[in-house]
Amino acid sequence: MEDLISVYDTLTRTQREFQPRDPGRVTIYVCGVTPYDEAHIGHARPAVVWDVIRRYLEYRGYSVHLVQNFTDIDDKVIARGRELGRDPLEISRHYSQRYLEDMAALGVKPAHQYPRVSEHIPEIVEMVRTLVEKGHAYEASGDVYFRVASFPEYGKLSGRSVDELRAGARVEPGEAKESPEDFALWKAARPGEPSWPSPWGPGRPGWHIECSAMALRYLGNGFDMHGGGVELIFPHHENEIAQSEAYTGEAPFVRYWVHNGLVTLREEKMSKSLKNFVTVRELLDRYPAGAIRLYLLSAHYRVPLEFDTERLDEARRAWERLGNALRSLDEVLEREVAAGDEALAAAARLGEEAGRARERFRMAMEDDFNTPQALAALFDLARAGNTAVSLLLRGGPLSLSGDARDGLLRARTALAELGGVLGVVESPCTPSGGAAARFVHGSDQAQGGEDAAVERVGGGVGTGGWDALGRELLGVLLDLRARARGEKNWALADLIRGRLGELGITLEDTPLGTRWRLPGGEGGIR
RNA sequence: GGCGACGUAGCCAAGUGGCAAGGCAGGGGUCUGCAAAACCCCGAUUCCCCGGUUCGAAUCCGGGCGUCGCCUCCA
Repeated sequence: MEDLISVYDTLTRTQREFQPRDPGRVTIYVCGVTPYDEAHIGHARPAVVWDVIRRYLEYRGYSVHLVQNFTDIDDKVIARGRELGRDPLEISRHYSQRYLEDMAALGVKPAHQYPRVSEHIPEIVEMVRTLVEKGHAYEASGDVYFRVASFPEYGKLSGRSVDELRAGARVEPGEAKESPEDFALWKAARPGEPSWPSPWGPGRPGWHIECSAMALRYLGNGFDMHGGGVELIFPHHENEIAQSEAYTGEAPFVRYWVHNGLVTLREEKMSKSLKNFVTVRELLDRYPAGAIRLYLLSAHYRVPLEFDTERLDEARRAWERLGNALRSLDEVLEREVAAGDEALAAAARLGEEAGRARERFRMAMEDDFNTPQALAALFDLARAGNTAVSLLLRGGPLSLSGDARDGLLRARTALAELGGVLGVVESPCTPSGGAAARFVHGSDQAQGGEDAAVERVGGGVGTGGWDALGRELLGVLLDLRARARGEKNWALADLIRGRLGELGITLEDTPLGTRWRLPGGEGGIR
């Protein structure tokens, strides 16, 4: 890996060359969710962004260790539990499970660990105790506060001065802080709230300490990247730095701070409190996962992203375009097409196009994970592939030459592989010979699938009722329609196409046969 | 009020000193029984406005206008 990846680091406010703590290995901690309600697209953005960063690093040969926490005990969870008359931990367990399901449906590869606050109380207590011993924290009537004045570098991440903060800080009634800017590391238990024993009496962790404790526990001091939304820069991440560096006595706690922009709705931040959120489930109901991902990746991760169903619709069309291109390449590769010289030349040239796309993709991703540019490289490759395919299907005296086959294969592999890094292109020929592939090939042909490395991402959307029987029945209808077309019974052929269309199944007649496609992207040709 | 980000074609969005990527939408053409998909052609003499630096700026500097985020729980 001669070429270095560069990453924008919030702390230094510059884009820096990425050098991991340990060569070849990347450690990442991403602030996860507080599971007290359904996940919305505001949660989906960082999940997908980090999934892509992780996949890209893996694609580049790094071994990645990704940790994402669940803040399973805090004010919001407790409030929700009280509202519903249920155990807060039960609430958070439920919603964290839903979150994991939603993210899996979006094609997000699971993190290596999902630590929960409630399962790391001893680490947190130990850390707080040490901070008290070192004079960085103090106890006040069962609460423990971080003494901001003891950490001169406080404010370095968010660019604030303690004086500034003091002006705006609020002091809750009943708090016994030395200084308004001090923040809670440990909160004394209040009646009816979950609590754990500690040297300061029963209580629970403050909001910021858990991430420090768990990140240090799983990744060690000075790990590589810490992620989260920009709204966490202050106070959450600022406080994390203070606690962690005061605790270890060493800087930096984190090598690169990476923050994603927020999803806005009608120019307003989407959030639970504003009640203007759209859940991931609602979205997955209407759009294929790949389309949602493409939408989320259509803007650079640091800029605000406006939620808009029109843009989701656009993303779906764009996503279909990539899938169609891959499918077309596979279709001509799977058959001996007759082709003329011009077409063969175009196909052979695809080898270079694929190489160019790989290079552009790489340069884009190296430049602070510039996914819009990476996508542009994919679209250009798709166009080149489509051009070659359309020329090939025009027919001619020759069959596919070796060069042409090679070019097609390279293009198809690059498209699947790079699209796989972003999770926006699925390979219809899965290595295991998925249902779609089996249907395409029938029982008498071998699987294609040269490029077995690409994982299947997402899918399944809108295909809930799609089973073996459905597939067989579709086959029957397609055969019937083919016969009708052979007899020039256009009325019947169009009826079948129309009715299937109402079910979301698209039919397209091509020189190679009738191509069918489900809303979720699965498809084939018969 | 303080801190920060942004303002590029109808819409979305890259591009941070040298002739403005890509997607969607739209128009014309090819292919098709029709359709769809796909391909080919067409779109910003110009990048919010005004100054300045430079041989040269969307890109740098200054000012203005506008939008958003953080400063309080929030992905």
